[in-house]
Amino acid sequence: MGDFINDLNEAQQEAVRQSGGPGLIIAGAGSGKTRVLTYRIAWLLEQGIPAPAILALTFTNKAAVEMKERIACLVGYQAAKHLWMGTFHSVFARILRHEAPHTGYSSNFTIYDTADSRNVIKGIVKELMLDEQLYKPAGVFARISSAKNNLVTAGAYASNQAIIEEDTKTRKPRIADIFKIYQKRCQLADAMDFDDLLLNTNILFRDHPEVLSKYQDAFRYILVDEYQDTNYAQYLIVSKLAAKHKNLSVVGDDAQSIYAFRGARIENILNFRKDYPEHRIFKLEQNYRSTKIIVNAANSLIARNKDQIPKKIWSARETGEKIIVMECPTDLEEGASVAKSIAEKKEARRCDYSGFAILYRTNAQSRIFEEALRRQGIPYRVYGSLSFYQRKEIKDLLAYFRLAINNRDREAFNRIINYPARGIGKATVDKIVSLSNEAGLHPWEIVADTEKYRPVLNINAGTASRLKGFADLINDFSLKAPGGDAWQTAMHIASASGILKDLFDPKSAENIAKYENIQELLNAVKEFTSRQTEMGEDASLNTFLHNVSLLTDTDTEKPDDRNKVSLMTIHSAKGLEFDHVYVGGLEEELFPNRFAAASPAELEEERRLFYVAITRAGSTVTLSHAVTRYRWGVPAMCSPSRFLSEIDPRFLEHPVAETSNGMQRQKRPAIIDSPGHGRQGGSGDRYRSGSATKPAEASPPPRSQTHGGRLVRMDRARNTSETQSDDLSALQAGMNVQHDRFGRGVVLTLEGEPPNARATVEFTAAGKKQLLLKFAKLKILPS
DNA sequence: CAAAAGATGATTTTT
DNA sequence: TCATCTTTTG
Repeated sequence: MGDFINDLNEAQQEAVRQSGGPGLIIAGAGSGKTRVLTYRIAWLLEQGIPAPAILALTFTNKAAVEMKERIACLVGYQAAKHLWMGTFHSVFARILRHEAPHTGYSSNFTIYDTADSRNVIKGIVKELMLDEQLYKPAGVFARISSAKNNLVTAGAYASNQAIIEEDTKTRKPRIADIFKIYQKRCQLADAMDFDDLLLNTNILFRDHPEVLSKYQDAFRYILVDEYQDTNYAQYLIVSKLAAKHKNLSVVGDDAQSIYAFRGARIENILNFRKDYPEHRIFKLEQNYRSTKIIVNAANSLIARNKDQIPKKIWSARETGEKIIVMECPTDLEEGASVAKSIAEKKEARRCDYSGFAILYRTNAQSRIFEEALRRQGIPYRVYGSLSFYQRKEIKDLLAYFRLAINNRDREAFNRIINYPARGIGKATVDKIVSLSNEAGLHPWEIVADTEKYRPVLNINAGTASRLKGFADLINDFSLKAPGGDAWQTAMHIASASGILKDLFDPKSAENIAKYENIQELLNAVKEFTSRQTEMGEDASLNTFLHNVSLLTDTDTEKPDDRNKVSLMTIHSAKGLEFDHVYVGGLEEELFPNRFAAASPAELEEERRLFYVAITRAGSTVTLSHAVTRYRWGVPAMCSPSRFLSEIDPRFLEHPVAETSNGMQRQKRPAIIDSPGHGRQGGSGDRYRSGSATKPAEASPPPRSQTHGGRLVRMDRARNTSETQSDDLSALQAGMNVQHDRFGRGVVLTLEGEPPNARATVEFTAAGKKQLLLKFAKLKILPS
């Protein structure tokens, strides 16, 4: 051991070996940031600092896991095991559970996810009989969340003049009331949302100096990753904990701060020097990832932001190729060009698809790239779609776990009281809820004592016994959850609840997928159980749930994901690297986004986002923009992003457009829609159909697929009728066909003329059906 | 109660 | 446009 320090350059070594005191490590893109963090922790351990005296905070689970693994590689698993390492939320959730007597919550509190929170708010808005159009759950929640991130409690919110004025301006003066009720509800349900974890930690430390002092003493060394992304609540926790020993190392890059929209404060890193006058600063300026051209191009871009920590990022790699700027007539052609370029580059360089990434500003852009890649037969993977833990079936099973462990968890209760259907209808639930409101009881208390409340509830004997059945079920689970074996308990719950039975349906593809997802969750429980057992630690379902509530991605690489192009937003690409990066949609209004254009601060954040995008690349960067792009179904003219002209032109190359593109451009119908025009609320659609805004392209029939994106798109739009009628012109009685929903069948008769031709089909599974060929997606099967 | 029709509304996202 | 949620309806 000990030799590992030689893997590092001088600046990195200094940062690693800083003995104590506050240190600011400015880690430029690709400068080996994670390496420095992990080596520093390993070095501290080697100096004899006990593992539990080191606290390392990250933003994502992924970063925490990666760091743990790397440290274990350096110093061995046993030595690394007792480090306090994890996300802000998971570490402080752990502390809040441990300090439960001081918090007003139990140690088994539930963590409400965003969907739970919005649900609670939705209910409150309904109860207060507020305008649901105005008080939309997501908007109200965002307001509450940002208040909490700034340590503004419900009480402080209501008495804060400036905030109330803002809400009055947006005609939502009752948010303060909603906030209060929301907070009370969460507490009654023994539940914290994500923001509460940080807020309540601050409150705990504020109101219990002895507790704070305990942790100050315990954490002799504190490290924070991605410091530029900390919000105020996180900033304050860190300052408080570090106040005693002042051994605080923060790592970050102000140029990569891209989360202000969710409360991150770039000032935290910019002000570190003022907060800790005795600090030392370490600059990791050598970029190991990218070519000189890429690094210099990125530098020329980011130089336009004010208020930066001065640094000179440089690369010792080869000069490399210029950044290519592709202009495409349409968004569809952008997709096609990118796909084509990827295929060519892969051939020319004999590299793997996994070295390629397509990055974009908004998720909506992914579809076009996906279609283009699919057409070219290029394998790809889209990141950041619906996460595993947000799927309905997963949330359902987790709700059983949650209610078993915390009977007061109302969101879990609502979710499963009648799922799988057990004859407890809305009317019954309403009665329970109103009684619980009147009597100040938890719904669970009513359900758990049906005998007692039956007369007040005014329900019949059948309903009462079904409620009792539910209560018995949950009570049984509650008994099993805290001890024993998580996997056994989970299996028991999955089957006794009826979820497995409900989803076991080999005929429905949807249910099969859900069933498999449940299996996957159970596998995760199993893995957890054996891991914990092996290490001699608690393996109860209780502990499993505590660990899992803060997980969002099971996006662990599956083996079949290896040779694939990655598609993702720039936000989710942060921290990753690819040899060849394509950034799409470099157009005004889209990137920089329309919402950012007005404010200089937000514009700077967009610019940092672009900086992040470019610096993901090792060898080549290709930037593309379309001249027209469909936005919400309406074609819009797009001018090239200002960012394109902010990169030093010496690093850019604009290839001459191909001839077919040139033709296309001349044929393009005049599009009146200028950016930002023609779509306000729902009026856009009606407006379009009756006016000249309607694109003229509708008249000529599609000639061939190669003639420009627009026509391809039309094909797709009419897909159901057009391609089907082609296929089905040969359809005759007696043929075997396949239907998406009904499965296999035999055509009995055909009648009517297209477009209203109908078929009568006898399906093996579903019986005799009359189908309109225009709509039914029938496939002819060889007989 | 489930499927179909209608309404809505739409950056970025981790915890 | 398109995905998602709510309302309607057999």
